[in-house]
Amino acid sequence: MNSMLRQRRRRKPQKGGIEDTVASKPNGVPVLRMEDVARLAGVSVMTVSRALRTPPAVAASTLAKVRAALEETGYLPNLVASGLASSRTQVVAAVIPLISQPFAPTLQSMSDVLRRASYQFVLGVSHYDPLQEEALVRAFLSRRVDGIALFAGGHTPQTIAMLEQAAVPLVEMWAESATEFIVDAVCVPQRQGAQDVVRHLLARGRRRIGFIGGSTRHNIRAQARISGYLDGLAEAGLPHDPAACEEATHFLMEGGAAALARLLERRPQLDAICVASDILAAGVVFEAHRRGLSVPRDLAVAGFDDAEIARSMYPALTTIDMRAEEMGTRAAEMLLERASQSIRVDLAAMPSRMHDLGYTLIVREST
Amino acid sequence: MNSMLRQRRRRKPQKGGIEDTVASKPNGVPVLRMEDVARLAGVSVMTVSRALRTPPAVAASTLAKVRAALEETGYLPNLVASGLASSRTQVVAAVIPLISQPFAPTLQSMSDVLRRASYQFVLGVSHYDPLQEEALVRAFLSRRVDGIALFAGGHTPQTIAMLEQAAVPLVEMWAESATEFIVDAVCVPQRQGAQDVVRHLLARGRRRIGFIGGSTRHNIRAQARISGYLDGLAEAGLPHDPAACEEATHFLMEGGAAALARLLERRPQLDAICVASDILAAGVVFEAHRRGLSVPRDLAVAGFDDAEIARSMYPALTTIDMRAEEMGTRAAEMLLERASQSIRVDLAAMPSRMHDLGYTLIVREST
DNA sequence: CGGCATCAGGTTAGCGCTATCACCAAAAGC
DNA sequence: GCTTTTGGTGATAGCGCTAACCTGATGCCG
Repeated sequence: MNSMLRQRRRRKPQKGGIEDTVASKPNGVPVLRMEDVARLAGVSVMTVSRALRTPPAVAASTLAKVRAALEETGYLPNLVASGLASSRTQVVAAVIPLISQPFAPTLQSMSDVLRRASYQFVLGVSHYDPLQEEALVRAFLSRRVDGIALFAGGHTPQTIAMLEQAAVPLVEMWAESATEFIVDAVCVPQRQGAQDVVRHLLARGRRRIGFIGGSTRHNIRAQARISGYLDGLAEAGLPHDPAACEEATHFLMEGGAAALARLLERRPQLDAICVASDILAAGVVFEAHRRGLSVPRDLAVAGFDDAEIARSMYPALTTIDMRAEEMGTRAAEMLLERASQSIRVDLAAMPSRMHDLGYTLIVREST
Repeated sequence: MNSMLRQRRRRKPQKGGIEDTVASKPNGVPVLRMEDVARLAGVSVMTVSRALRTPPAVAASTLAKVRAALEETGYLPNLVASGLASSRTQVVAAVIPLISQPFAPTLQSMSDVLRRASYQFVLGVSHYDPLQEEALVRAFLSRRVDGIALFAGGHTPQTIAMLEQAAVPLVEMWAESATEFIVDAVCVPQRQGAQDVVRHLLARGRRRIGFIGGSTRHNIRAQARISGYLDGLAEAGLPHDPAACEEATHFLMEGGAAALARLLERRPQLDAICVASDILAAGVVFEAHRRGLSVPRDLAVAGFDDAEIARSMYPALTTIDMRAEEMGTRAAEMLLERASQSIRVDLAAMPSRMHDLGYTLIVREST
């Protein structure tokens, strides 16, 4: 019964061609169309389309017929065509700087929320490079995604211009302050969080507290965290020693380890390190052990993000829980809200929103 | 000069409607079309389309005019429409079981190769759940991706049926043996690798060697690795003690830690553990430290994958380098080869290929 | 029993591109 | 000098689906 479905015309010859109705593969493989399902179910194409909607918009008896035909043919709707016709692709994209730990729970919860709303979630990785981010944003806009979540800081002017012109629902994650072009933002008071870490270290009797962060040039998050560290020192009346701060070259454990090595060369007397990410902090702890320093006895180490490794490693890391999951949930909800409205309502009509999630200091063994 | 571009008709009224040619937003935001660029450049739409190809297929003088108009308008081609018209989306999808370490380098190299061929690379995460994998494959096929890379084992019959019917270029990563429906596969002799790990531990004088792996039910890779472990024991004439083997409930460090705890409860005398992944192995090492065991003095630990944490942690992990990067490169190349041919050549015409990459045992501090 | 909602489903006309062919010069061959 | 090749460009017809409209059948009221 499959062969009768394959009846399909090729592109109609422009002038005086012979009508060929032979069932064959013009090129590549014949893929079923809605028309094939409709013929089998004895209804029109439009009815199949309506039956495929959520919720189905046809009578129960019709729905049953269509479902049967769907099953029998194994039809997969062509969402490319659907996207063109409806100008909604049902895809939301995220641009992340790196495939790794701290983003996983956020992405997971975003994906869950979006799937429930029958949106698909796709990822692009920018490697903290604003030009790669620009290329990704361009690609996603060209594919007419219904929303974009930006995880990294550091957008090029071109990126911003494209996003403005496209007026796509947009949410910036880990925003420190709302940039004007950003439509929505989910943020956490990172600066304050870093300050709390310093307070905690001070309360534990540490006075020679160093800092290891990412590059402040491209990374807004890194800037906020070092500012919080400085706030904490200032509050206690301690002087800021630039030589007690170090930038990791990349956001991997090795980067943290290397940064600690450089730092200790200059300031061997440090008794605590405030680190801008758990991954880096893990590297710092490993490097400390490698040098025969005990953590936390000789050196207290605190991280940031509450990534999986923070709970799992030994000693477990003191860190700041940034509400990673909740952040993903909220971001997805904000995107969906805009995506569902953007058909009729001008985006500018809904003002920018900034959603602050708070944070929690989690004290563990490393301090 | 922008206002003159906005001239755009809405869906033509079916009967007796007033022709409105007012520049306005019918719904949502007006997005530029190729026609707008063409008008500005004083050429036809088709010429713009040709100028946008790589390489451009128009005369140099025309190309310059089109480029100027492109620049002036900030036009972003609609790849949804392009995909429908050409039946090629220029997208390759990967289904990964988990956002984490061991896959990152492979994904990175795949993405690089694909980008160079001007394909986009998108990710879906299945969480080791065959049903989620099925849903992802269905979604990707519905979006008519030009190729799929499958990272996890455990495909449902429906998944296989869909992939067969769609006849999309496909590559299975970390395949242990070619399943018949798989078009191409990139594999590493994991079983042999695991056996080599056991040989190494035996050479170090260990005799009471335990094993910690993932669930063998859904994960083909896990099965191969435990088989290699058993081969190694058998080769040395050592008995297989089922109580010295444990399955981690999930592929995170916590899973490894918990598995070691269970294992030591039954067999406290173990002097070495062969672990099926570096992430799990890191958890095992942390748990050993937590229990006051020194690694490697009291307990030698070997991992698998050569993930970043294996080099960075202290003690650094002995592991098997699975050629993660090369695997991604080869997989992408195989996909591209099929994708470029699938237009005219029947997929069945090009036989299944299996590309074996080998492996290397990397001995570090943990053994 | 006519009139007017209401609803299910069909009909039509695109969505914004690209494949394909038609066409027209200019270059090349006999 | 005329046909053949080119190489560049334009006109046209879809790709497979959905929005918007339209029809026809039903129900319900006065």
